[in-house]
Amino acid sequence: MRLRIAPSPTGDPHVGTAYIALFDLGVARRNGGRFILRIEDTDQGRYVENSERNIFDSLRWIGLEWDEGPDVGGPYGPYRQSERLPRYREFAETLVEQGKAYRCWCSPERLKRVREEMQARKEPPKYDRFCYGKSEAERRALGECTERPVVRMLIPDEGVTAFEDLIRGRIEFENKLIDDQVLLKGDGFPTYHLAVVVDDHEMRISHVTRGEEWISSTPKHVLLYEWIGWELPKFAHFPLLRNENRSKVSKRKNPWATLPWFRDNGYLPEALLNFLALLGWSMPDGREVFSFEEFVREVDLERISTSGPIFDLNKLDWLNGHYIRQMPLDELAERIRPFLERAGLAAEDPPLASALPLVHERLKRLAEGPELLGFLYQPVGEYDPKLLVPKGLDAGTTRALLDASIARANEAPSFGHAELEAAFRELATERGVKTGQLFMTLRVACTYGTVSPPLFETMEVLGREGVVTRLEVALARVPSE
RNA sequence: GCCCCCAUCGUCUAGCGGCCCAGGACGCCGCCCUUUCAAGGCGGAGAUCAGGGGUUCGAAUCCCCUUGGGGGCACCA
Repeated sequence: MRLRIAPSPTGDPHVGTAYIALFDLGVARRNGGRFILRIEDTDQGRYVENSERNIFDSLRWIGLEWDEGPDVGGPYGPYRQSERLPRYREFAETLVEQGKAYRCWCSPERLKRVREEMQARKEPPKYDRFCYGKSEAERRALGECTERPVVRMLIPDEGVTAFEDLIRGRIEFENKLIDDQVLLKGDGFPTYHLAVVVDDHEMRISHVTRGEEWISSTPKHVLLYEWIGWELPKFAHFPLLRNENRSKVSKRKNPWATLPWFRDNGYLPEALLNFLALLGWSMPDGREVFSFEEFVREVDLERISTSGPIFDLNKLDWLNGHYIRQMPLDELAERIRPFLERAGLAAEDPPLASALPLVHERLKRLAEGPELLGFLYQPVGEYDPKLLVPKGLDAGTTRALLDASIARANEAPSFGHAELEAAFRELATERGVKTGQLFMTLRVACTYGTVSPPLFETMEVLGREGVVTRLEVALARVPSE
């Protein structure tokens, strides 16, 4: 089996590319096949600088490594369509000679006009074959021409073209509804339809996987295979990933439509892959958390469902948190360090090894690191002083508590969390306040907020000096009534 | 407008004729644990299986229609 993913370098890599590539790789691995990356750069107008690089980086980041591709080579290269131009021209030429295709000199203006006329007549908008059967000279005499002709398929007027889709079963189209598709553009580049057929065949692709949006052009491809006498590959049209409003995901509307977004926001590749595998597919035994290796053992294109799933970031967050909780701390330290550094947090004092246990099970995304750990690295922080005064107590009492707390912190023989907790519980009892009241004051003073990791573990990490400094700042800040 | 695809809890899904007055997961709501927040444990609400016709002893599962949603109709992929 040979499966391929064939993105276009027209911008940031799309999440849908990873979605289909995941199944490509999975199916290839399960069957001892190969996974190929091909770059479809036949649209010179939409080419975006660096996007090929970004595609490589994103796919590698998420862990979908290809066996053959532009940068790693392989027996059926080149793997970039712009480097395969002669093949497409030759193929198109052969079709013209055989009468399966013909040249067309119509200007864009004329094509547009014809389409609009047909629309107005409630007919399917198709090319009217004005150029068919005419020599260049004959055609030019009629006007409305362009310099460089294109090559169009001569679609049969009768019959139906059908194909078997692995995911959806048989799909058929009436030939008379199919437009005479352009195969070769005026600039000599092939259209997608020509290039995909030639390349899939020459690269020995056994399973053509792609989004549902391609279903309606598949009959054109089938015709091409038949005309040239090539064996038909198997087709699998995946459901389209949707926005909350059920339209297909677009980079314009959703930041998460783009792969780098997940990396930048602290999602783990393994979690994203696991999540993607759950869209339109499920383990036979219903497991929802599984590794890529487990996925490979069970993946099957025929188990993919047909309706387009809405991308639920909520569930991704849960899965991501789950993977983070599962991760050894030293590994988490390495993975989260870049996020902290980018936020200007040194992550040296206290060392991550002692800080991370505080937030390990509270972290859903690595990018939350700076927000959750920031207070540890800033001796003085911003917060509303009113938060220091617990419910039911007044400012004077709070000041006294803080003052006594500073003394306790200074006197504590050791700074272990158990001893600290004992000491402060004792203080609360002595002063006749609820532990929760004292602890909240200390929490705000030490962590700059009412939500934090466990207080005494946090104090232990902060160390005596860190705690005393914070308590002194707090004491000075308590509102004057 | 024409063609194609699709339709089970808010969301992702299980189900491929009887085990289903529909199971799991996320989310949500309680309770427990608890110094806050999480995590974890337990429990709960939540789907007349889009609607209507068939087929069948029996349908979420098969067929048809309707409705709804999506996609495609470029010298873009």
